[in-house]
Amino acid sequence: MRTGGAPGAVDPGGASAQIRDAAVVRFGRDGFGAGLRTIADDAGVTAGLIVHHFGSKEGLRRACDAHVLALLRTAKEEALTDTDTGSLLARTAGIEEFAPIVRYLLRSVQAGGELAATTAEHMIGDAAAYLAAGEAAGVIRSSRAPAARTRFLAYQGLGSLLVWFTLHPDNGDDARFTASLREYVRTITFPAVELFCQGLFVDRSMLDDHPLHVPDPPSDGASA
Amino acid sequence: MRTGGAPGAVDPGGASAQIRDAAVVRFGRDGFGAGLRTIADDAGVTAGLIVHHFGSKEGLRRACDAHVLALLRTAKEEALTDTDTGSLLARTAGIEEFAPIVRYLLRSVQAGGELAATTAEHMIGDAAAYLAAGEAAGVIRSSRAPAARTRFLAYQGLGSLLVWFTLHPDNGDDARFTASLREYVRTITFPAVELFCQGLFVDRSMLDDHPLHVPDPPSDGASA
DNA sequence: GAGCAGGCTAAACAGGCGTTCAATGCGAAG
DNA sequence: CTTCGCATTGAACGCCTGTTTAGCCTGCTC
Repeated sequence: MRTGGAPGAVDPGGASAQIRDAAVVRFGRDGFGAGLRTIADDAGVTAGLIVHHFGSKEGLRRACDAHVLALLRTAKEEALTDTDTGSLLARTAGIEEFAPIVRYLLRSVQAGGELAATTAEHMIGDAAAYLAAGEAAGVIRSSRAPAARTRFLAYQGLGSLLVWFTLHPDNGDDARFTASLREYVRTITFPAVELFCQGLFVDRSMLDDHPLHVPDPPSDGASA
Repeated sequence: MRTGGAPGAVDPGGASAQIRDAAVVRFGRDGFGAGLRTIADDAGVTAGLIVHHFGSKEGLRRACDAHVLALLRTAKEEALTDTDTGSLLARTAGIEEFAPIVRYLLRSVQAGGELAATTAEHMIGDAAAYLAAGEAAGVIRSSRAPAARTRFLAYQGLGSLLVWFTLHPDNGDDARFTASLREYVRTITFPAVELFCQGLFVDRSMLDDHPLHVPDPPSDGASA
């Protein structure tokens, strides 16, 4: 086997990164209940080595979270002026290489925890930026509660995607996942556009009569 | 104890129903990874008895699914003319007694599986009825793809609720859960009303220019 | 060449899991 | 009273989990 030096083989980051990548893929595919030995087999190593490198399974997951978050931050600048949250993720996963990351993120949101909250805050922040930009450009209506609207849209988009993948467990390879993701986008695009263009209710009385006791809280979405 | 003639019959007060109820509560609270011994302790029995009555853990879960589904069907007639999916669930959980059922349903959707698909189909069916009724009453706009819109709205409402509870794990008693549910409804009500009344985009060009190659598929939402 | 450090492995360990089994207790029937 | 049937128990089993431990084996350093 190759050792820790710097051999000429394709070894980006060494076995540690290899384990981490395998863990991201396996966690994304099977959820965080996946066993260390399974991940070890995927990475071509043993379970003991994982603990040797990451201290524990939780340490491995922290490393995966940090790695995915770093990738997310790196790929953030590729984000375009898109209004829909699901489409944003879909675009990110358009690059087939990023499918495991999106899969891992969905698993993370599904399982809750710190990365889930961070991811949600990320998406809410992005959505806020997009909405503000669209509002400034005159293509998006103003809101009487912008922050609440932003959080609402982000929750809806992320949750809808999550339900889709929970109900369509095409737990195959990444190509299947990407195809399902595209199918999802194709399915929701028209209803989303229709809803965003013409709303759902015929008249505005329900909105105009609303007391709006929602104080449009600050962007902290964690505490109840 | 009573020795029932029919072993599988619903026997209010019997140990079988007691185990099932405890399992619904525990599964809803901790997820389906909860151990048999934990459920047994909750029900005041032993793990062996659970297997004796339900055959296996999967059998117990099937019994829970069937029970929850029966309760859902029973409580369906209480549904009112509400447009929002989340509010529907919230109204159902308004009765404190129904909080464990809603919790179990959310866990079920989170975990996927048959009950999740059935629940989703239920909600889609209900949403379709509400939308059609509202459309007939002239308060809801017509859609160029009604079935797609229905499924879209159901996915959004259900997913948003799911993300809320994943990110706000107030895993305390049922009172906490109910309070969090009310908080959720309070939070999303205004943005939902605003979106449903005035949409999101300023002009309709994005909708009018849409080719609409979505063939508005039949109400089967399970297969990809 | 000798010695050391560390990546890496295989085996063992402790604990939890679902499940099985023999035995107990109690109520009903003969 | 005896006997049977069934709900119920507590202990045991086998499996899988994350983790620990001891040792090998390789490459670097002197």
